[in-house]
Amino acid sequence: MNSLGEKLRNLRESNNILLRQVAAYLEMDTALISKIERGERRLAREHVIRLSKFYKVSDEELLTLWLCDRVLDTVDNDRYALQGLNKAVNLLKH
Amino acid sequence: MNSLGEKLRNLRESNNILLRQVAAYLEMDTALISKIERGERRLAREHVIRLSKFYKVSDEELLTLWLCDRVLDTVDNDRYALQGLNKAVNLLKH
DNA sequence: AATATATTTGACACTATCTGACAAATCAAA
DNA sequence: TTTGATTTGTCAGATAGTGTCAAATATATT
Repeated sequence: MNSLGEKLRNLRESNNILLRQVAAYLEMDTALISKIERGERRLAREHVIRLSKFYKVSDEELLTLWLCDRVLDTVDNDRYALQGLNKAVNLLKH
Repeated sequence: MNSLGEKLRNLRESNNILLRQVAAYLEMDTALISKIERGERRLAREHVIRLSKFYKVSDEELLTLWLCDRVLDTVDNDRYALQGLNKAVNLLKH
């Protein structure tokens, strides 16, 4: 699962921006940005926030996708993933 | 958040079992079991399954709590935790 | 109180995973 | 072919996870 990466790639391509330019903005390697957009690596929270400014979208939108990916990473394809998630949601609500 | 640890402590105490005995069953240090029940450490999935047999409860029950804890660990106290969780639930459902 | 047993705590080591850098390979256009 | 963009593989350092051990504390029993 790679919600954020896909979103970032869409944003970048629809704005005609190069990986190299994103990399320069975040001061990291181009290869890393490539991996992030393809879901091979995860971003740090701070970087997500910086990217939301770069692409002029809300940090809420990107951070939600970022969290979603991380949650799915930890729940993986566990047999009881949905039960665990639902319980977590309930605990968080109260 | 420590759903599984609390459950394990309840099971152990209501069955009058010592940490040492649980530790022997799992072949690990007593100190570790203590930490696990208090939420200071996490168990490996395999250990959760063994404990469900030890206490004669369903693995579904314990694994759900185990996943719940792990999910809450990764979502932590993030501002958008609930949004991220909900999106993950939706993706998982389809 | 004194002893014995149970539990907790903190320090440490080992391992695995994460994060990023770099170089080389592949892909796409001109 | 040449140039620029992207991807891939590998490696190193940092960080987090997992367990051990010894000492401290708490709880029981006599």
